[in-house]
Amino acid sequence: MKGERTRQSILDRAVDLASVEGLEGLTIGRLADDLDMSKSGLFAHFGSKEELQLATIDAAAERFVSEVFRPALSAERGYPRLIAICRSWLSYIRRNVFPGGCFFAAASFEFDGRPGVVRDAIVQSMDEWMGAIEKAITMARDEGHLDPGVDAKQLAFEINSLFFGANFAFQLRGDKRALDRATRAIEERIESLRVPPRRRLAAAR
Amino acid sequence: MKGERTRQSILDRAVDLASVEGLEGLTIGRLADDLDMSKSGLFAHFGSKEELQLATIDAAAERFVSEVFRPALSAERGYPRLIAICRSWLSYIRRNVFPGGCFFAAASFEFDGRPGVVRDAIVQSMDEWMGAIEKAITMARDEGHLDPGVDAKQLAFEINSLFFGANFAFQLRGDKRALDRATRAIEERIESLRVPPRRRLAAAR
DNA sequence: TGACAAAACGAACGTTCGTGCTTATTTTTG
DNA sequence: CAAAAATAAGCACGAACGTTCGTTTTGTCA
Repeated sequence: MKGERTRQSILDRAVDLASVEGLEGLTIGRLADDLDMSKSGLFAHFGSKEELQLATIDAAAERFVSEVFRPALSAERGYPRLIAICRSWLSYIRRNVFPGGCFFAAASFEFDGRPGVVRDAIVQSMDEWMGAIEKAITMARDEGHLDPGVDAKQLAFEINSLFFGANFAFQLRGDKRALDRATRAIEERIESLRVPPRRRLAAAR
Repeated sequence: MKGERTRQSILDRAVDLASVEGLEGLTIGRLADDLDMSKSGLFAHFGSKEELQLATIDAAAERFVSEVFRPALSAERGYPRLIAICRSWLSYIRRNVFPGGCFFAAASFEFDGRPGVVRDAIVQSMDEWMGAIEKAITMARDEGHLDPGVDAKQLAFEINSLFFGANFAFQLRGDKRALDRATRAIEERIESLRVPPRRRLAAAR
């Protein structure tokens, strides 16, 4: 019981640290110092640095889901939810949910060149996220909110790219307007594929 | 004389290594081993790890300019050059000019959370590159090839975002189609802002 | 060719890395 | 409240880190 609480507080800190220093720059000694505990005591919770990294990715994913994805799910399916997801993501950067910017963008660029289970875990997280965007797009299409010919993978790619671009400019350059630029680009792009609501009530199906 | 040649070969290797392992993961011992030389001999060329990192960034910038930017400058100014820059960038990813993908994307995401001269050097490189894209856009606008109301900063932001998105999908996921997706998104976007050539000869001014 | 400078080397510095093993201290439970 | 189990600490390890040193090899040019 106690162990679980400690483990969680370790991971909370590990996520913050890794978002700044990277998953490889995340160091057991540094983490232990930050938490006023011994290296060995902390180490025992994970058994290896790799396990710590994997657990850190999981913890980051949980934070991401509860801060970004789940809130957007309360918007009604279709176009509103798609827009809600995009706005939620940009607000996640503005709110500095991770002190070093988007954890998964950083992790993706850090591990995109080296094989191993850590990279695999990052790939899986990103796949799930991209899949969620795609699903929101196809739902919007199936609801009749978007052009039926819309290419979901393509649009998801474009939206995700603009997320990364926003994170880059905001985090590296401190450019707050980048978030507005991304918002504008995304919403104009989605608008260009939109089928406007016919009447107030008569939606498709 | 000899020293300069050695230094260059060190930096060539350092750039490749850093594009995979990151600028912080770039290690003097590893680099020396790779080049069959001693740590101390290599170290003497730079005096500190930070200087090595800065020199590595410079070397990467040189490679980038000669592989990506300079070739595109042979296209005539305006719309053709803008398109040439975009195609050149995507080809740079396809050709694996850096073995770990775009050096500057990786460096940007690695250092976007920590202050210091290394980060400053990365910011400057990215500023120059983004400035070059913007300049190509304003030239295309001034030549009458693009809508006179085009927002150059906005469009440069969007193009750069799609570059990053392409690098991400290609490098982390091995998705070759991502380059096609980026090409399509960029060219359709630019096309949407294009003023078609009136006649074969009668360009603006 | 001989003298001097430049370049590379090998060994060692103190630190920090990840990782074991053993002991002490909590926390949970009968 | 004592016994059992879980958790944290202490200590030590080998390896790698960036860095410094004195020495040796290599290159350049009068």
